[in-house]
Amino acid sequence: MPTPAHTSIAEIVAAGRAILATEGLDGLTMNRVAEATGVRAPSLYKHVSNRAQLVRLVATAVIAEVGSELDRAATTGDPAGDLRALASAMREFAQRDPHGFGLLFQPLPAESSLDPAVYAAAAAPVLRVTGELAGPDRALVAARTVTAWASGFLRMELAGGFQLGERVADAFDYGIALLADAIGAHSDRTEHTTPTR
Amino acid sequence: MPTPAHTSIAEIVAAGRAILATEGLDGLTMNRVAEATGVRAPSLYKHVSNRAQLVRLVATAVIAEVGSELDRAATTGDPAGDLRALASAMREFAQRDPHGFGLLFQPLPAESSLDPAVYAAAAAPVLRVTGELAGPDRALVAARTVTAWASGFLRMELAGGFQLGERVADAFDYGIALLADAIGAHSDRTEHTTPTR
DNA sequence: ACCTGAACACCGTTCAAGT
DNA sequence: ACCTGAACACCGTTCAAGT
Repeated sequence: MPTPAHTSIAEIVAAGRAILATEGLDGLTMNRVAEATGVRAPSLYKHVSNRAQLVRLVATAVIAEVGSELDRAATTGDPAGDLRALASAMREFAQRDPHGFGLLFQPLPAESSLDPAVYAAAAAPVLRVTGELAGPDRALVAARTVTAWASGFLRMELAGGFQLGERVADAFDYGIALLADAIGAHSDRTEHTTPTR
Repeated sequence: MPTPAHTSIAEIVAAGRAILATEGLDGLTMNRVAEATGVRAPSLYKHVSNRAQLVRLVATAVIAEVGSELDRAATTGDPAGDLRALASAMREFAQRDPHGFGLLFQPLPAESSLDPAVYAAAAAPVLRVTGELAGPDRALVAARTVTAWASGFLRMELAGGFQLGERVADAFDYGIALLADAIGAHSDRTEHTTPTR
Protein backbone atom coordinates (compact mmCIF):
# COMPACT_ATOMS: atom_id res chain seq x y z
CA MET A 1 0.00 0.00 0.00
CA PRO A 2 1.63 3.25 -1.15
CA THR A 3 2.34 5.81 1.53
CA PRO A 4 0.82 9.22 0.70
CA ALA A 5 3.30 12.07 0.43
CA HIS A 6 3.68 14.06 3.63
CA THR A 7 5.22 16.98 1.82
CA SER A 8 5.66 18.34 -1.69
CA ILE A 9 8.23 20.14 -3.78
CA ALA A 10 6.27 23.39 -3.35
CA GLU A 11 6.21 23.06 0.42
CA ILE A 12 9.91 22.19 0.48
CA VAL A 13 10.89 25.22 -1.60
CA ALA A 14 8.64 27.49 0.49
CA ALA A 15 10.21 26.17 3.69
CA GLY A 16 13.68 26.65 2.23
CA ARG A 17 12.80 30.18 1.19
CA ALA A 18 11.66 31.05 4.73
CA ILE A 19 14.69 29.45 6.34
CA LEU A 20 17.01 31.32 3.98
CA ALA A 21 15.44 34.62 4.98
CA THR A 22 15.67 34.04 8.71
CA GLU A 23 18.82 31.94 9.08
CA GLY A 24 20.88 32.55 5.98
CA LEU A 25 22.31 30.15 3.45
CA ASP A 26 24.38 28.25 6.00
CA GLY A 27 21.24 27.64 8.03
CA LEU A 28 19.49 26.18 5.01
CA THR A 29 20.32 22.55 5.80
CA MET A 30 18.45 19.46 4.71
CA ASN A 31 17.72 18.66 8.34
CA ARG A 32 16.29 22.12 8.94
CA VAL A 33 14.06 21.92 5.85
CA ALA A 34 12.95 18.40 6.82
CA GLU A 35 12.00 19.61 10.28
CA ALA A 36 9.99 22.49 8.80
CA THR A 37 8.11 20.17 6.47
CA GLY A 38 7.41 17.50 9.08
CA VAL A 39 9.54 14.82 7.52
CA ARG A 40 13.00 13.27 7.95
CA ALA A 41 15.92 14.48 5.86
CA PRO A 42 16.24 11.38 3.65
CA SER A 43 12.63 11.82 2.49
CA LEU A 44 13.54 15.15 0.88
CA TYR A 45 15.50 13.21 -1.71
CA LYS A 46 12.22 11.87 -3.08
CA HIS A 47 11.45 15.46 -4.15
CA VAL A 48 14.81 17.10 -4.87
CA SER A 49 17.94 15.42 -6.11
CA ASN A 50 20.29 17.19 -3.69
CA ARG A 51 20.84 20.33 -1.67
CA ALA A 52 22.34 22.22 -4.61
CA GLN A 53 19.15 21.78 -6.59
CA LEU A 54 17.06 22.90 -3.62
CA VAL A 55 19.20 26.02 -3.29
CA ARG A 56 18.74 26.66 -6.99
CA LEU A 57 14.96 26.36 -6.69
CA VAL A 58 14.97 28.74 -3.75
CA ALA A 59 17.09 31.21 -5.74
CA THR A 60 14.58 31.00 -8.56
CA ALA A 61 11.80 31.78 -6.09
CA VAL A 62 13.73 34.82 -4.90
CA ILE A 63 14.20 36.07 -8.45
CA ALA A 64 10.48 35.71 -9.09
CA GLU A 65 9.74 37.77 -5.97
CA VAL A 66 12.15 40.50 -7.00
CA GLY A 67 10.61 40.54 -10.47
CA SER A 68 7.11 41.01 -9.17
CA GLU A 69 8.22 43.84 -6.89
CA LEU A 70 9.98 45.52 -9.78
CA ASP A 71 6.82 45.16 -11.81
CA ARG A 72 4.80 46.98 -9.19
CA ALA A 73 7.45 49.66 -8.71
CA ALA A 74 7.79 51.00 -12.25
CA THR A 75 4.57 53.00 -12.40
CA THR A 76 5.74 56.60 -12.30
CA GLY A 77 4.84 57.37 -15.89
CA ASP A 78 8.14 59.15 -16.39
CA PRO A 79 10.91 56.80 -17.58
CA ALA A 80 13.66 58.40 -15.49
CA GLY A 81 11.37 58.30 -12.47
CA ASP A 82 10.59 54.67 -13.18
CA LEU A 83 14.27 53.81 -13.34
CA ARG A 84 14.77 55.40 -9.95
CA ALA A 85 11.76 53.51 -8.62
CA LEU A 86 13.21 50.24 -9.88
CA ALA A 87 16.50 50.91 -8.13
CA SER A 88 14.74 51.86 -4.91
CA ALA A 89 12.60 48.73 -5.05
CA MET A 90 15.72 46.61 -5.38
CA ARG A 91 17.31 48.41 -2.45
CA GLU A 92 14.25 47.90 -0.27
CA PHE A 93 14.22 44.22 -1.11
CA ALA A 94 17.92 43.90 -0.28
CA GLN A 95 17.50 45.59 3.06
CA ARG A 96 14.38 43.66 3.99
CA ASP A 97 15.86 40.30 3.02
CA PRO A 98 19.65 40.45 2.78
CA HIS A 99 20.10 36.68 2.70
CA GLY A 100 17.59 36.31 -0.11
CA PHE A 101 19.21 39.11 -2.04
CA GLY A 102 22.66 37.60 -1.44
CA LEU A 103 21.59 34.48 -3.30
CA LEU A 104 21.04 36.47 -6.52
CA PHE A 105 23.93 36.11 -8.96
CA GLN A 106 25.61 33.64 -6.70
CA PRO A 107 27.97 31.55 -8.85
CA LEU A 108 25.90 28.42 -8.35
CA PRO A 109 27.26 24.96 -9.15
CA ALA A 110 27.80 25.49 -12.83
CA GLU A 111 25.71 22.58 -14.07
CA SER A 112 22.46 24.40 -14.77
CA SER A 113 21.65 28.07 -14.42
CA LEU A 114 18.31 29.33 -13.24
CA ASP A 115 15.01 28.98 -15.07
CA PRO A 116 15.32 31.32 -18.10
CA ALA A 117 11.60 32.12 -18.08
CA VAL A 118 11.71 33.36 -14.48
CA TYR A 119 14.87 35.26 -15.27
CA ALA A 120 13.28 36.90 -18.31
CA ALA A 121 10.16 37.83 -16.34
CA ALA A 122 12.25 39.53 -13.65
CA ALA A 123 14.25 41.42 -16.26
CA ALA A 124 11.17 42.58 -18.18
CA PRO A 125 10.32 45.73 -16.19
CA VAL A 126 13.93 46.90 -16.34
CA LEU A 127 14.04 46.28 -20.08
CA ARG A 128 10.79 48.15 -20.59
CA VAL A 129 12.07 51.24 -18.79
CA THR A 130 15.51 51.25 -20.37
CA GLY A 131 13.80 50.78 -23.72
CA GLU A 132 11.78 53.93 -23.12
CA LEU A 133 14.91 55.80 -22.07
CA ALA A 134 17.44 54.54 -24.60
CA GLY A 135 15.38 53.17 -27.47
CA PRO A 136 14.91 49.55 -28.48
CA ASP A 137 18.41 48.97 -29.85
CA ARG A 138 20.06 49.90 -26.57
CA ALA A 139 17.43 48.60 -24.15
CA LEU A 140 19.37 45.45 -23.35
CA VAL A 141 22.84 46.93 -22.85
CA ALA A 142 21.31 49.73 -20.77
CA ALA A 143 19.34 47.26 -18.65
CA ARG A 144 22.50 45.25 -18.05
CA THR A 145 24.32 48.38 -16.99
CA VAL A 146 21.62 49.38 -14.51
CA THR A 147 21.21 45.87 -13.12
CA ALA A 148 24.95 45.42 -12.75
CA TRP A 149 25.29 48.73 -10.95
CA ALA A 150 22.34 48.17 -8.62
CA SER A 151 23.20 44.59 -7.72
CA GLY A 152 26.86 45.46 -7.20
CA PHE A 153 26.05 48.51 -5.11
CA LEU A 154 23.63 46.67 -2.88
CA ARG A 155 25.94 43.71 -2.44
CA MET A 156 28.77 46.04 -1.46
CA GLU A 157 26.49 47.84 0.95
CA LEU A 158 25.30 44.60 2.57
CA ALA A 159 28.86 43.31 2.80
CA GLY A 160 29.95 46.47 4.61
CA GLY A 161 32.08 47.42 1.64
CA PHE A 162 31.68 51.20 1.86
CA GLN A 163 34.25 52.05 4.46
CA LEU A 164 35.65 55.36 3.27
CA GLY A 165 33.13 57.74 4.83
CA GLU A 166 30.35 59.87 3.36
CA ARG A 167 26.73 58.78 3.34
CA VAL A 168 26.08 55.62 1.35
CA ALA A 169 22.63 56.90 0.36
CA ASP A 170 24.31 59.86 -1.38
CA ALA A 171 26.33 57.49 -3.53
CA PHE A 172 23.17 55.57 -4.39
CA ASP A 173 21.35 58.76 -5.40
CA TYR A 174 24.36 59.94 -7.40
CA GLY A 175 24.60 56.62 -9.21
CA ILE A 176 20.99 56.28 -10.26
CA ALA A 177 20.76 59.94 -11.33
CA LEU A 178 23.94 59.56 -13.36
CA LEU A 179 22.68 56.42 -15.06
CA ALA A 180 19.21 57.80 -15.80
CA ASP A 181 20.71 60.93 -17.34
CA ALA A 182 23.37 59.17 -19.33
CA ILE A 183 21.16 56.39 -20.63
CA GLY A 184 18.59 58.94 -21.75
CA ALA A 185 21.27 61.04 -23.42
CA HIS A 186 22.62 58.04 -25.32
CA SER A 187 19.21 57.19 -26.70
CA ASP A 188 18.93 56.06 -30.30
CA ARG A 189 15.40 57.39 -30.18
CA THR A 190 15.82 61.11 -29.50
CA GLU A 191 18.97 61.58 -31.56
CA HIS A 192 20.66 59.78 -34.40
CA THR A 193 24.20 61.09 -34.12
CA THR A 194 25.34 58.95 -31.24
CA PRO A 195 27.91 60.49 -28.90
CA THR A 196 29.86 57.28 -28.36
CA ARG A 197 33.49 57.14 -29.31
CA MET B 1 61.15 21.52 25.35
CA PRO B 2 59.00 23.71 23.08
CA THR B 3 58.15 22.31 19.65
CA PRO B 4 59.17 24.67 16.84
CA ALA B 5 56.33 25.79 14.59
CA HIS B 6 55.96 23.71 11.44
CA THR B 7 53.91 26.38 9.74
CA SER B 8 53.01 30.05 10.04
CA ILE B 9 50.07 32.35 9.53
CA ALA B 10 51.63 33.60 6.28
CA GLU B 11 52.04 30.07 4.94
CA ILE B 12 48.50 29.19 5.99
CA VAL B 13 46.97 32.18 4.23
CA ALA B 14 49.07 31.56 1.12
CA ALA B 15 47.96 27.93 1.05
CA GLY B 16 44.36 28.99 1.53
CA ARG B 17 44.69 31.50 -1.26
CA ALA B 18 45.99 28.86 -3.66
CA ILE B 19 43.33 26.33 -2.68
CA LEU B 20 40.60 28.94 -3.15
CA ALA B 21 41.81 29.64 -6.68
CA THR B 22 41.96 26.01 -7.73
CA GLU B 23 39.15 24.38 -5.76
CA GLY B 24 36.78 27.16 -4.80
CA LEU B 25 35.46 28.26 -1.43
CA ASP B 26 33.87 24.90 -0.68
CA GLY B 27 37.22 23.22 -1.25
CA LEU B 28 38.91 25.54 1.23
CA THR B 29 38.61 23.19 4.21
CA MET B 30 40.76 23.12 7.31
CA ASN B 31 41.88 19.62 6.40
CA ARG B 32 42.91 20.73 2.93
CA VAL B 33 44.87 23.70 4.27
CA ALA B 34 46.49 21.50 6.90
CA GLU B 35 47.55 19.02 4.27
CA ALA B 36 49.05 21.81 2.13
CA THR B 37 51.03 23.18 5.08
CA GLY B 38 52.28 19.79 6.30
CA VAL B 39 50.38 19.79 9.55
CA ARG B 40 47.19 18.33 11.07
CA ALA B 41 43.99 20.33 11.08
CA PRO B 42 43.89 20.99 14.85
CA SER B 43 47.29 22.67 14.67
CA LEU B 44 45.85 25.40 12.45
CA TYR B 45 43.93 26.67 15.46
CA LYS B 46 47.24 27.77 16.99
CA HIS B 47 47.46 30.32 14.16
CA VAL B 48 43.87 31.22 13.27
CA SER B 49 40.88 31.22 15.56
CA ASN B 50 38.52 29.47 13.13
CA ARG B 51 37.75 28.92 9.47
CA ALA B 52 35.78 32.16 9.16
CA GLN B 53 38.84 34.16 10.15
CA LEU B 54 40.99 32.25 7.70
CA VAL B 55 38.52 32.97 4.91
CA ARG B 56 38.58 36.63 5.89
CA LEU B 57 42.37 36.71 5.73
CA VAL B 58 42.29 35.06 2.32
CA ALA B 59 39.72 37.61 1.13
CA THR B 60 42.01 40.39 2.33
CA ALA B 61 44.85 38.87 0.34
CA VAL B 62 42.64 38.82 -2.75
CA ILE B 63 41.72 42.47 -2.30
CA ALA B 64 45.38 43.37 -2.01
CA GLU B 65 46.11 41.55 -5.26
CA VAL B 66 43.29 43.31 -7.08
CA GLY B 67 44.51 46.64 -5.73
CA SER B 68 48.02 46.13 -7.01
CA GLU B 69 46.74 45.12 -10.44
CA LEU B 70 44.52 48.19 -10.58
CA ASP B 71 47.54 50.28 -9.63
CA ARG B 72 49.52 48.95 -12.56
CA ALA B 73 46.59 49.31 -14.97
CA ALA B 74 45.80 53.00 -14.62
CA THR B 75 48.71 54.40 -16.61
CA THR B 76 47.08 55.68 -19.80
CA GLY B 77 47.59 59.35 -19.02
CA ASP B 78 44.02 60.11 -20.12
CA PRO B 79 41.50 59.81 -17.26
CA ALA B 80 38.75 58.24 -19.37
CA GLY B 81 41.25 55.78 -20.79
CA ASP B 82 42.46 55.01 -17.29
CA LEU B 83 38.91 54.30 -16.14
CA ARG B 84 38.49 51.87 -18.98
CA ALA B 85 41.84 50.28 -18.12
CA LEU B 86 40.73 49.84 -14.51
CA ALA B 87 37.53 48.12 -15.59
CA SER B 88 39.42 45.85 -17.98
CA ALA B 89 41.93 44.94 -15.28
CA MET B 90 39.08 43.94 -12.98
CA ARG B 91 37.53 41.87 -15.73
CA GLU B 92 40.79 40.10 -16.46
CA PHE B 93 41.24 39.30 -12.80
CA ALA B 94 37.69 37.95 -12.56
CA GLN B 95 38.17 35.71 -15.56
CA ARG B 96 41.58 34.48 -14.48
CA ASP B 97 40.47 33.73 -10.91
CA PRO B 98 36.69 33.52 -10.63
CA HIS B 99 36.73 31.94 -7.17
CA GLY B 100 39.02 34.63 -5.83
CA PHE B 101 36.90 37.34 -7.39
CA GLY B 102 33.75 35.74 -6.00
CA LEU B 103 35.04 36.23 -2.49
CA LEU B 104 35.07 40.02 -2.93
CA PHE B 105 32.07 41.69 -1.31
CA GLN B 106 30.90 38.40 0.06
CA PRO B 107 28.69 39.16 3.06
CA LEU B 108 31.18 37.66 5.47
CA PRO B 109 30.22 36.73 9.03
CA ALA B 110 29.29 40.19 10.17
CA GLU B 111 31.64 40.32 13.15
CA SER B 112 34.55 42.18 11.56
CA SER B 113 34.90 43.50 8.05
CA LEU B 114 38.14 43.42 6.13
CA ASP B 115 41.29 45.33 6.98
CA PRO B 116 40.43 49.01 6.22
CA ALA B 117 44.01 49.82 5.18
CA VAL B 118 44.03 47.10 2.53
CA TYR B 119 40.59 48.18 1.42
CA ALA B 120 41.71 51.81 1.12
CA ALA B 121 44.83 50.84 -0.83
CA ALA B 122 42.76 48.86 -3.33
CA ALA B 123 40.32 51.75 -3.73
CA ALA B 124 43.08 54.34 -4.21
CA PRO B 125 43.66 53.98 -7.97
CA VAL B 126 39.92 54.16 -8.67
CA LEU B 127 39.60 57.24 -6.48
CA ARG B 128 42.51 58.91 -8.22
CA VAL B 129 41.00 58.41 -11.67
CA THR B 130 37.46 59.39 -10.70
CA GLY B 131 38.94 62.44 -8.98
CA GLU B 132 40.56 63.47 -12.24
CA LEU B 133 37.31 62.92 -14.10
CA ALA B 134 34.78 64.33 -11.66
CA GLY B 135 36.74 66.60 -9.37
CA PRO B 136 37.60 66.06 -5.71
CA ASP B 137 34.10 66.57 -4.32
CA ARG B 138 32.62 63.80 -6.44
CA ALA B 139 35.59 61.43 -6.53
CA LEU B 140 34.15 59.11 -3.87
CA VAL B 141 30.58 58.85 -5.15
CA ALA B 142 31.89 58.35 -8.67
CA ALA B 143 34.35 55.67 -7.52
CA ARG B 144 31.54 53.88 -5.73
CA THR B 145 29.40 53.98 -8.85
CA VAL B 146 32.14 52.54 -11.04
CA THR B 147 33.14 49.88 -8.52
CA ALA B 148 29.52 48.86 -7.97
CA TRP B 149 28.91 48.59 -11.70
CA ALA B 150 32.09 46.65 -12.44
CA SER B 151 31.78 44.22 -9.53
CA GLY B 152 28.09 43.66 -10.24
CA PHE B 153 28.66 43.17 -13.94
CA LEU B 154 31.48 40.69 -13.46
CA ARG B 155 29.62 38.76 -10.80
CA MET B 156 26.60 38.49 -13.08
CA GLU B 157 28.83 37.38 -15.92
CA LEU B 158 30.55 34.70 -13.82
CA ALA B 159 27.21 33.50 -12.47
CA GLY B 160 25.88 33.06 -15.99
CA GLY B 161 23.40 35.87 -15.37
CA PHE B 162 23.33 37.29 -18.89
CA GLN B 163 20.88 34.99 -20.57
CA LEU B 164 18.99 37.26 -22.92
CA GLY B 165 21.28 37.19 -25.92
CA GLU B 166 23.63 39.77 -27.45
CA ARG B 167 27.33 39.81 -26.77
CA VAL B 168 28.25 40.34 -23.13
CA ALA B 169 31.39 42.22 -24.13
CA ASP B 170 29.21 44.79 -25.90
CA ALA B 171 27.34 45.47 -22.67
CA PHE B 172 30.65 45.85 -20.84
CA ASP B 173 31.94 48.34 -23.41
CA TYR B 174 28.66 50.25 -23.37
CA GLY B 175 28.69 50.45 -19.57
CA ILE B 176 32.22 51.70 -19.13
CA ALA B 177 31.88 54.24 -21.97
CA LEU B 178 28.62 55.50 -20.48
CA LEU B 179 30.15 55.86 -17.02
CA ALA B 180 33.31 57.55 -18.23
CA ASP B 181 31.31 60.07 -20.29
CA ALA B 182 28.73 60.76 -17.60
CA ILE B 183 31.18 61.05 -14.72
CA GLY B 184 33.29 63.47 -16.76
CA ALA B 185 30.21 65.50 -17.68
CA HIS B 186 29.12 65.75 -14.05
CA SER B 187 32.50 67.08 -13.00
CA ASP B 188 32.61 69.89 -10.43
CA ARG B 189 35.95 70.78 -11.97
CA THR B 190 35.11 71.74 -15.55
CA GLU B 191 31.77 73.38 -14.81
CA HIS B 192 30.12 74.94 -11.80
CA THR B 193 26.47 74.74 -12.78
CA THR B 194 25.88 71.13 -11.91
CA PRO B 195 23.35 69.30 -14.06
CA THR B 196 21.93 67.21 -11.22
CA ARG B 197 18.30 67.48 -10.36
C1' DA C 1 5.14 5.24 -3.53
C1' DC C 2 6.83 7.52 0.01
C1' DC C 3 8.93 7.43 4.67
C1' DT C 4 12.27 5.84 8.11
C1' DG C 5 16.51 4.59 10.94
C1' DA C 6 21.00 3.28 10.36
C1' DA C 7 25.12 3.97 8.24
C1' DC C 8 29.01 6.38 5.65
C1' DA C 9 32.28 9.85 4.61
C1' DC C 10 33.00 14.18 5.58
C1' DC C 11 32.96 18.78 8.07
C1' DG C 12 34.73 22.35 12.04
C1' DT C 13 36.27 22.38 16.52
C1' DT C 14 37.91 20.99 21.33
C1' DC C 15 41.06 18.94 24.36
C1' DA C 16 44.05 16.06 26.92
C1' DA C 17 48.41 14.13 26.11
C1' DG C 18 52.80 14.13 23.90
C1' DT C 19 57.57 16.35 22.92
C1' DA D 1 55.07 26.28 22.57
C1' DC D 2 53.39 23.86 19.14
C1' DC D 3 51.69 19.35 17.37
C1' DT D 4 48.85 15.17 17.60
C1' DG D 5 45.05 11.55 17.87
C1' DA D 6 40.75 10.93 19.64
C1' DA D 7 36.42 12.62 20.26
C1' DC D 8 32.05 15.44 19.53
C1' DA D 9 28.32 17.41 17.11
C1' DC D 10 27.13 18.28 12.87
C1' DC D 11 26.80 17.95 7.65
C1' DG D 12 24.88 15.66 2.87
C1' DT D 13 23.70 11.45 1.06
C1' DT D 14 22.65 6.34 0.37
C1' DC D 15 20.05 2.37 1.16
C1' DA D 16 17.69 -1.51 2.89
C1' DA D 17 13.58 -2.17 5.35
C1' DG D 18 9.06 -0.77 6.64
C1' DT D 19 3.99 0.43 5.44
